[in-house]
Amino acid sequence: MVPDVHETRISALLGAPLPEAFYRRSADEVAPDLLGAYLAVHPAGQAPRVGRVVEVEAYVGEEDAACHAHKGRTRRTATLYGPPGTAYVYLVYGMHELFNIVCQPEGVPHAVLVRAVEPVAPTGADPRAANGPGKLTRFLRIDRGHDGGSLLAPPITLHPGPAPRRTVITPRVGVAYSGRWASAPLRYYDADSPAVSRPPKGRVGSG
DNA sequence: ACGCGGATGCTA
DNA sequence: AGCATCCGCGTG
Repeated sequence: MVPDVHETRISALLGAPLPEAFYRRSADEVAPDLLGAYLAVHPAGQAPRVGRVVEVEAYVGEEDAACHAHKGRTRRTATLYGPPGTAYVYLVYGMHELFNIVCQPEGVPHAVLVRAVEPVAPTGADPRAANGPGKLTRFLRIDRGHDGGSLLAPPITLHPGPAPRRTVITPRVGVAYSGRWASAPLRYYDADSPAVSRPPKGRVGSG
């Protein structure tokens, strides 16, 4: 495939991938630092797909009742125990693939769920085409085939990008079952992004 | 083997 | 507010 003008712009936009040391920290430290970063996917033989991360959640290990590793290591959660900078991709509700980034040293199951990105490439996409954890994997063409893969080199990488002007912190979405962890402030998003998955106020009732 | 319910998204 | 759709995990 011949690199065109568009592809050249993309490579100019992306610096070196975030290194393993970046991910070798607690997920609640990594998560806010990921806001603004570029998430790039290079599907074989296709044009790269890139989004700017604007919403994330931290899942902080076996003690965290909302974390998949809460029940310990199983076949499904084995990926969470892998090295920092590993992709953890799984299916929810029988139809949506969710993309996570494994944090902490190998053996410590922390992860950051990416909940929304602003489309960067291909250009011309609906700005809200990736404003949700299930939607962003479809937009970027990420699926369970990527589970367990390294994020330190293609086909999936993260790169430094413009940090948000203001970061909002709230409880995580969809974890009401997790007791005191349901209210833990572990969701972070760019206050100025139109691509955040939910409005600041809930949609319960009309006022 | 079997049943339950979930880190969602679209439609009414 | 309801539903689609499937797999991991707990229980028998």
